[in-house]
Amino acid sequence: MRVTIADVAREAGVSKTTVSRVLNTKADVDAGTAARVREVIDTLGYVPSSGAVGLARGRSRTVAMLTPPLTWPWMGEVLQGVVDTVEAAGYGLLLFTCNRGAESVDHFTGQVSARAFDGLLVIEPENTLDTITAMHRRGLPVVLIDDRGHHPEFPSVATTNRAGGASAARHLLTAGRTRPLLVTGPAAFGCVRERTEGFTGVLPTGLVVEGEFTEASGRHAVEQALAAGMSFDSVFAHNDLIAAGALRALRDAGRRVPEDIAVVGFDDIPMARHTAPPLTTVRQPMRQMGETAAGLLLARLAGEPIGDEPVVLPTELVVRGSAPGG
Amino acid sequence: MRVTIADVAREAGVSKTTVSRVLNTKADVDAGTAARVREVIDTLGYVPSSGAVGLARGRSRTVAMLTPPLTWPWMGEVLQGVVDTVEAAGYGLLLFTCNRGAESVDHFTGQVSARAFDGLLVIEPENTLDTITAMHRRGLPVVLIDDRGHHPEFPSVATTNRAGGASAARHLLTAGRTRPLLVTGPAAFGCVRERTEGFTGVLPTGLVVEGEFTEASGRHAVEQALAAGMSFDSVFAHNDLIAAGALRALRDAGRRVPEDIAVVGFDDIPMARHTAPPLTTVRQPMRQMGETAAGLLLARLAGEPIGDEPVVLPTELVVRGSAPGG
DNA sequence: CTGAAAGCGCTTACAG
DNA sequence: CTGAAAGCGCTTACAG
Repeated sequence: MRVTIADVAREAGVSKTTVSRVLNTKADVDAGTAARVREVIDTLGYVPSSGAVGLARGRSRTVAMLTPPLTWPWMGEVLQGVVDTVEAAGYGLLLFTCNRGAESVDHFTGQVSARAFDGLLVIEPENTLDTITAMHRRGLPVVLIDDRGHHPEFPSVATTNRAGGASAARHLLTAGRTRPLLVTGPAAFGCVRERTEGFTGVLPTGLVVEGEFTEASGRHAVEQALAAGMSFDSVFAHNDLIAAGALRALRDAGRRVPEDIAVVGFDDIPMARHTAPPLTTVRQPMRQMGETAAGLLLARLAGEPIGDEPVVLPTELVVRGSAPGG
Repeated sequence: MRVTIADVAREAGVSKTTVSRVLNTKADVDAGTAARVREVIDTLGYVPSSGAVGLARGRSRTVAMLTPPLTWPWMGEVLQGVVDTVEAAGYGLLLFTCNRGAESVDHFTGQVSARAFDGLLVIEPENTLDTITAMHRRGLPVVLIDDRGHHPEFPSVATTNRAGGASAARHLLTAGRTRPLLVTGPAAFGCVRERTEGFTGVLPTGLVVEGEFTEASGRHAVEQALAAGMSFDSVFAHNDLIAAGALRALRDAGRRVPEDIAVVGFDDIPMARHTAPPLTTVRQPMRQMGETAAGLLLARLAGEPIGDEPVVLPTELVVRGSAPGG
């Protein structure tokens, strides 16, 4: 039915070995022979079976990615960066989310053991970092994409959380704001500590509320702060969802943004340009993080030595209506 | 190095055939023998090589998905639905976007010919529908997820665009709106015609502007309509991005939403609950579309006969502040 | 420059 | 109930 290397060999009057040599452009093949083989390959429309090649070579030319829920607002950018890079290298990308508890973790580890892929890209594996580390120790190439401030023993890509926090503070300071309210993510995350330190290093404040990375959390935090009679002229939110919640709470309370209170977020998710007013935020280069991580993994698979030092990408302040320039 | 079926066979004192039988739970294996083999499998931590199994069986237990840019606002939901379903069936999911022009299309078709996967899920393959159709004719199982109103010759999953448009119209009518402005997507799309027909069947209007599925397009359309002095008391946008642009244009023009003008969108993307005011919209069950399409493909791969009739999932009106109940 | 043969790690008739 | 052997479609020493 389907055309195999044997068909090509027969048709071209050579051995399978020679066809294989042509396929993999090894030296030491007569130019005429090679041309003839290539012609047969074309007319027959022959494409080597990836399964058979993988078995014979012991590598699948496929990498896997393990992600948090794909509905997170910045996942699309990261994923696109990864897919583009992986595709361009001629690799396939296998996607796992482990979204369904223990059963799906088993499915995933099974695929690892089954050698279904050559390397692994991981994004914020909240509960599986130990498992991943163990896999890495057993020889699976792994690269982590992380905005949570983990510090694994394998290569990773991160952003300048501290500098990002500082840039938000400088921006507010320049605009004349001196009494900021901080609404952070969970204190357990390294990125939360870094963003806070970067910010307070420039613009110290006693008004710090620990929240979660959700819109509801941001709304709640600001409602509470207002109810408690706290006096603040700006909000620095640890991500854009928190900031969106803050915007909503302020609007509901009749505070004007940015006249009464300026708001700065973190991430620059697609929604940030559609809030009212559009959100000033510290941009994380999500697509570039995906590209960089995929590039590292592919380099590692190609045998190039890559260090274990995290690659740190710069954040960038994006100024919009919620906190205009000073 | 890695443990193979031969290691298990040797250790258990049986043939590879018997180990294979146990692995695939065929009948006709002595209970005691089976138990012993299973024990050896456990202690050795043996997992069959997916590549070798695939080669021997001629199927890879992997499906592929070909998607538009992953940054589209509803891709996360669809993808999550697909991944969950595919993982639960013990299949792997290979992701392709063909985002980089001809080269990436070649990469993709190469993987098809290489039999890297058993079946294909496609989402809105704007320029590749012919290619996909040809692949389907040559025997590749394909299922389409579509909100653009294509009508392929293979199974597909769609939503009730016409009923969705009608529900938007009924909602506005009940709220006392009689002069709606329609901002549609490109007229070439089947879904655009259906949404328009559904809407105007209930609430006829002469104010129809053809746009694109973007925020900028929605903003522009409403700005033009206002500048032209059109008089309307509501906007029905063909997707939520258009609606978000309309909200912005109305706000910038000093029109109050919903008091002066009510706005209804389509899709219910995550952003819809964060606009100001939050968007009333016709919800498409994106995750369920992903689950359904994946389920169809898996059923087909399992040998169950599935018809070529499109599976049509119901839309649902979600009422929020931009167009409250009447 | 080229080919016969073994091997990658499984499954599947076939025979007993 | 069980095993020897062939086969899936490639690659890779090895020999010439």
